[in-house]
This record gives sequence, structure tokens and C-alpha cells, in this order.
Amino acid sequence: MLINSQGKLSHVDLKVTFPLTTNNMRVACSQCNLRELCLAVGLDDDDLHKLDDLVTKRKLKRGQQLYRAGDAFEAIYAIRTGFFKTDILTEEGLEQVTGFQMAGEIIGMDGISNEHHVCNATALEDSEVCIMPYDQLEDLSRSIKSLQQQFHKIMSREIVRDQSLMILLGSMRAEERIAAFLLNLSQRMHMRGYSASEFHLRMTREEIGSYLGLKLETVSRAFSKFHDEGLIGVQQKYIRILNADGLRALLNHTPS
Amino acid sequence: MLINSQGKLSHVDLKVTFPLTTNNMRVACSQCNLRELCLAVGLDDDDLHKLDDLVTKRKLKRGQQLYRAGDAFEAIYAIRTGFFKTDILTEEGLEQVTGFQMAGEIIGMDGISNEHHVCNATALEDSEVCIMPYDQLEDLSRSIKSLQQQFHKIMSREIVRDQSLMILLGSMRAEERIAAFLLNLSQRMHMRGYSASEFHLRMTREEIGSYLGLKLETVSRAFSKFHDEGLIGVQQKYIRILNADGLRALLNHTPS
DNA sequence: CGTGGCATTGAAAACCGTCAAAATCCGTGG
DNA sequence: CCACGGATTTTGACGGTTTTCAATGCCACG
Repeated sequence: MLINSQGKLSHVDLKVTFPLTTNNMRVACSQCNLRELCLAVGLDDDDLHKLDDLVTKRKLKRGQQLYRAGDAFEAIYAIRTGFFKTDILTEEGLEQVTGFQMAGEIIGMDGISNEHHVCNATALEDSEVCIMPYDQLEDLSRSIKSLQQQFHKIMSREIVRDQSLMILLGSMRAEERIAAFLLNLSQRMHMRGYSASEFHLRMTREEIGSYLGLKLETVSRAFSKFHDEGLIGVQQKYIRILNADGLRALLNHTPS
Repeated sequence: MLINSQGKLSHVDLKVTFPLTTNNMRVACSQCNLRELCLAVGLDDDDLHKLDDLVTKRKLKRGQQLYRAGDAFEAIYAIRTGFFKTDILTEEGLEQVTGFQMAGEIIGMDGISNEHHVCNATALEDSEVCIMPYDQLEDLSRSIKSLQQQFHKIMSREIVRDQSLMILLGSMRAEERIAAFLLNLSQRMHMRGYSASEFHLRMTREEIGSYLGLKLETVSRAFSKFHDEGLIGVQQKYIRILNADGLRALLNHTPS
């Protein structure tokens, strides 16, 4: 039974996801309840089993890194459970968070271009990933058209996601960014069957700020302001969305 | 002979690039002097000809749009000559530039994810593109491994590029952003055989500002300041890089 | 029960945006 | 070829937003 780390039962249809082979590092895409989010979209049973054959899994403790900038690129990863951040160390030694990823999302594609990863991927809670060796995935996607298409869509989606963030960073004020961030998190939790209206942040204020191009104090102040206005409940990392429309309203009319 | 729109001769090895077929919309990747930047990297002659067969070309006048947000996604495009911008209209009706693209670069991959383009692509000078119908390209890349690999690398490079811009937008000050922008342009001109130290900007101050998350006045002020400091020469859109190391120095030590 | 990381809050300063006016450029048409 | 008009750019003064610096408080964890 899929339980997230808060002990909250997911709404999605859940089945015990046992390995299909004797090797307990194996995992079956065909049995995975995240397959509609993942590379497995659109694959028939036969092809799903071929995908199964190249996937292994790995558990990570909170704080562990899945890969680091500079590591040779060998695989892309599908998050089965848990929560990750990706970040880059700038030349001045500052950390910049480039994304937060949750179950069903694919990470590591930054490494394809020069065969080395350009960012770090760190588990922000105990997590489990599917490892998909890239050369095998390439081979398989030449023989399975729908796998090829899905892979391309996932890469393209990453491009589009990055562009949304560029717009956020390039054109929104601090409070707009934070409202957008909360609404985005809320929606992604909801898509995965969790409550859209209350959740635990897995990251610090500093990591949120780094992601949004703001200082941690600014993030904290915006949370406090939203709290005072009755838009959200804030108790440290526990967030309740009390007035989602109110948050959305902050995004629409440009105040200036 | 490849002449750019300023009449400046490119340094790269140049040949007359005649169409290989009677259809003068055809164009030969095998004869293209940009093939080392494009999808054709790593293809042998035989495979190059297969790629030739699916490529057509199109000319655009300055100001014409190659595709618009919402258009059905049909093809990706390699820029043969000219200069483009991609931008998105935000919900509030503000334009946000997401990139400037020049010869040898591939655009349109944002459309793969939902089969519609999410941004507009506009020629900033008279330009010519290679049209690569996406379904045919997918088919071909299933039969040519090196084409598949190159295509994946190009998509990944786009992801990495977007992440660099996220870092710029998230962690740099106005003058750092503009120094980085000028150095990036300079380097890309140089890679294409043009002078790294003098070039014409194809875009307005407002478009630069939109791209960098700044207002046009801030861009103008930074140009003036760099000019006063002897780092660059500025005459409207004509830019000379007088002290590239000085510009780079602005990026390294964080002033605060 | 203390310790250290994390978060909150305040005050002051820096940075960039806004508004406004003038200058320059470019394309067009006379 | 030159004059005109609109778009673009430059520059200044001011104000708002966010950062910076600093101090305090909170919580989780050993």
C-alpha cells in the first residue's frame, strides 16, 4: 500500500507493488501506480514488460544525493516516492535551486547534453527512484514508438516548465512568485491524490527563496503576510491553503 | 557564399549551398555549413541524405512569425541564417522574451509536449529556416541512432540553457545580467565565425530587458555605465566589446 | 535539557522600477 | 535628397520593493 511519508493514504488506486523478479532491486512499471505520469504512458503490456527489464530501483535517505554536478551521466530517474530538489552551485559558490520534484517526475535529463550532470539532485525526504540506464532506454525507444514519443514529451515538458519559471523570475514580484509557488505545489499534490489544501513543505525557506530568486527573509515575510490576510495557515513547514482564489487573485491583476 | 545581413563574411569554411533537388524549397543538410551545430552532427553521408529528404526551407522577413503560441505543433526548425526571438504572452498581456536564437540553433521543441506551441517565434531580421516535420523526424530517428542521440542532446542542451537563464534571473544583479548577456552573445557570434568583439544587436532594449527580467531603462543605463567605464562601445544597436575581461570580472566576485 | 539549525521580525539601505522629458534614429513619403 | 513623424533610446529624479544586517524566537534532535 502506498503511503506517503506523512502517513497519508494516497487517493489514487493503490496496489501492493511487488517486484516481479527474484532480484529485489527490480521493479515493475507494469504494476506501478505512477505509470500514468511516467515514461510508461501509452505503452501496451508487452512493451511495459520490456521497460520493466531495464529498470532497477534505489532508495535514498533524506539528504542523500542521487547524482552530483560533474558526475558521468548514466541514467535518468523516475521518482517513485519522496521528494527531491535539483540545484547548481554557481561560480561564486552560491547554491541555486532549479527545481523541486515529486513522485512520477523524471529527473536527470540535464546530463544528456554533455554526458555529465550539470546539477545536483538531493532527496529532501526518504525517497525511492527507478533507475533507467540511458543507453538501454535509447535503444528501447528506437524500437517502441510510443516510448520514444513519451520520452520526447517528457523532455519537452521540462523545457516548458523551465520557461514558466523564467517568466516567474523575470516578471513577477515577490508575493506573486510565492503565491504561484504555493498554488503549483498544491496542484501537484492534488494530482497525486494528496490534499490540495494542506501539506508539509519539504524544503527550507532558504531553498524556496533560492528557487524563486528571493531571499529567505522575503519568503518568510510573504508567508506571514498571507497568513495575516487569511489566505494560508502557516506553522513552520506545515501549510494550509485557506483561500486558493485569493492566492490566484494575486497573480492576475498586475498591481502596477 | 554565406554573407550575414551586415555583409560580413563568415570565417567558417563556406560553400555555395545549392539545393540538391529540383524543388528549390529543398535544401541539403549534407551541403550545409552549419551541420556541425545542427541535428546533422555525427551522421554519415548516407544518413545525411535521408535527413535531406525530409527538410524543406522557408524564408522570413524581419518581423514575421515562424509560429505562434497555440499553433498546432508540426515541425521543429533549424535556423540557417538570421536571428529570432521566442516569447510568451503572459496572462496579464505582457510579453516575456524566452530566448534569442541564431544560425545553427534549433527552435520549436516547446511544442512537443502538448502538440501545440507555447511560445511565439519571430524573425528579428530577414531569416531562413530549415523545416523538419516532427513525425518524420521521429520516424527517422528511430532508424538512425546517431540522429536520435543528437536530437536528445539538443533537447537536453535546451534544458541546460534554460537553467542557466534561471540562475541568471534568480541570482544576478542588473549589471551582472547584462554583462553575462553581452558575453554570451559575443561568444555565440564568435562560434559562428563572426567577430566576438563587435556586432549589431538585433533586438530592442525592451526585448533585452524582457529577456533579462529588467526594464528597458535599466538596460540602457547599464550600457551607458559600461560605456563610461570603457568596457564597451555603444552606438545604438552597434556594440563593441572593448574589455571582455572587465565584463567577466563583473560576474565573478559577488559585489555584496 | 541544551544546542544548532531554521524561522520570524524590525530597521535601514541598496537596487531597480516608475514617470517624465529630451534626444536620436530610422523609414517613409514628398 | 531632404524633411517629417513615430519608434527607440537616453537621462534624471523619485519612490517602492527587496535585500541586508541584526536580534530574537522556535523547534527538533541528540
